[in-house]
Amino acid sequence: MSLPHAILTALLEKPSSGLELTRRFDKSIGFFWSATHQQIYRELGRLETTGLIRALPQAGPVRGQKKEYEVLPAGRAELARWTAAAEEPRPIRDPLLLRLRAAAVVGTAGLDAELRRHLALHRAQLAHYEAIERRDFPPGEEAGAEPLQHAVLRAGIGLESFWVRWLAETVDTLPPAPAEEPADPS
Amino acid sequence: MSLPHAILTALLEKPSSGLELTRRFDKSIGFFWSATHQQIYRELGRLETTGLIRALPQAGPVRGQKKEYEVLPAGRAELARWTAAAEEPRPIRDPLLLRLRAAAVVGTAGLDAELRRHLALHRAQLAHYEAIERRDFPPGEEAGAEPLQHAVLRAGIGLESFWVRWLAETVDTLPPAPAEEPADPS
DNA sequence: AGGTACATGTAACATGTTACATGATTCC
DNA sequence: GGAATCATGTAACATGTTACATGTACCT
Repeated sequence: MSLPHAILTALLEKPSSGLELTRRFDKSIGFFWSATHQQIYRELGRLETTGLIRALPQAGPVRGQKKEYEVLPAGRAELARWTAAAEEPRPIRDPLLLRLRAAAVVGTAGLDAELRRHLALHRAQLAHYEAIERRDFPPGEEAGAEPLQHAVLRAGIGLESFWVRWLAETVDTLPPAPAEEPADPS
Repeated sequence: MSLPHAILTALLEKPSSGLELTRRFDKSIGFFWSATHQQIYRELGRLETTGLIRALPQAGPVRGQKKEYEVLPAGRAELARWTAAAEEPRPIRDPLLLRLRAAAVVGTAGLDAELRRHLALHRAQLAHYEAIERRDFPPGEEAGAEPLQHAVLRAGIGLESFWVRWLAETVDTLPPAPAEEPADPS
């Protein structure tokens, strides 16, 4: 149950329409909780039905017209409850690690290129986060503005740094031209 | 589409019944791709229907009896295809980071305890992985057995280390007795 | 005969993904 | 008036979660 809370947070930061939310989920918030516009519209409908948000009144036609939402007191209370609630950490869930394990059984053909591709992508994402940090949290004026936002950004930087380090290491470790297929039917 | 491939990998490592797979998904494989027994039985049915695995023949009653599966050549081929295929890295998706961001808006009450709780859990998981590493990959006899399995384990260790580091740092950074509620209705 | 562990499954629902449909506004 | 963009939405499906149902084997 994280999407509704992600939307509540975004709407508290700034009342928005569905499409505006979608755009914001393509950056900042979306860096650690992505969502498509269909998910967002569906969830906005639910949040409105349950009385956590409301659509700002608008004149004229509805279909095809921008519809802005704002958070109601009940929505803010629910978000505060969820923020403090106990919730288990997400276990790791990564297809790439699964594929490494599969490669140990069916052979590593093609794996090398894929690891290098991921390495490049993570390097780019890391550079992106570091640019944001330089822009929004320049060194020197610490302890100031937004320690929580900075902590979140540092998490992104730390995670991408980990992947870059691990992928570089693993690419090196990988047997260079390995057994094509340990299978031998018949 | 990772669960079927996780199951194919597990079955190639060792033909198993649904319940045995469920147990294995509670450790090793489950460390980076968890699944409940319902998911596993449903997926085993699909994999059998599509001809990627088959149930080993058994005499007598079926309901309530163990049913072992093995991977067919088509299943092995599909797994090899998937291992080498291009697939985008999963974006980060973490409710805890979301909650930090929410706390920036509705206040940090209760957050401190939750961060400390997560820190303890990640420390325990890290210790667990390190114990496995000491047992299965003792230093000295490197370059040997299973470089891919070791790489996967190192990923687990690296990720847990990151969380431990980040959580410890963030707990320290957190404003000690912060603004309870930045809200003020009416 | 009753309880427990083993073993497979069904049903209902929540969440996430993909493809498509429809109307409004703006610019040429 | 046609194309592009903004904006909201439906439908169908895939995946993941939760609760429950049913039968077997073994131990006491």
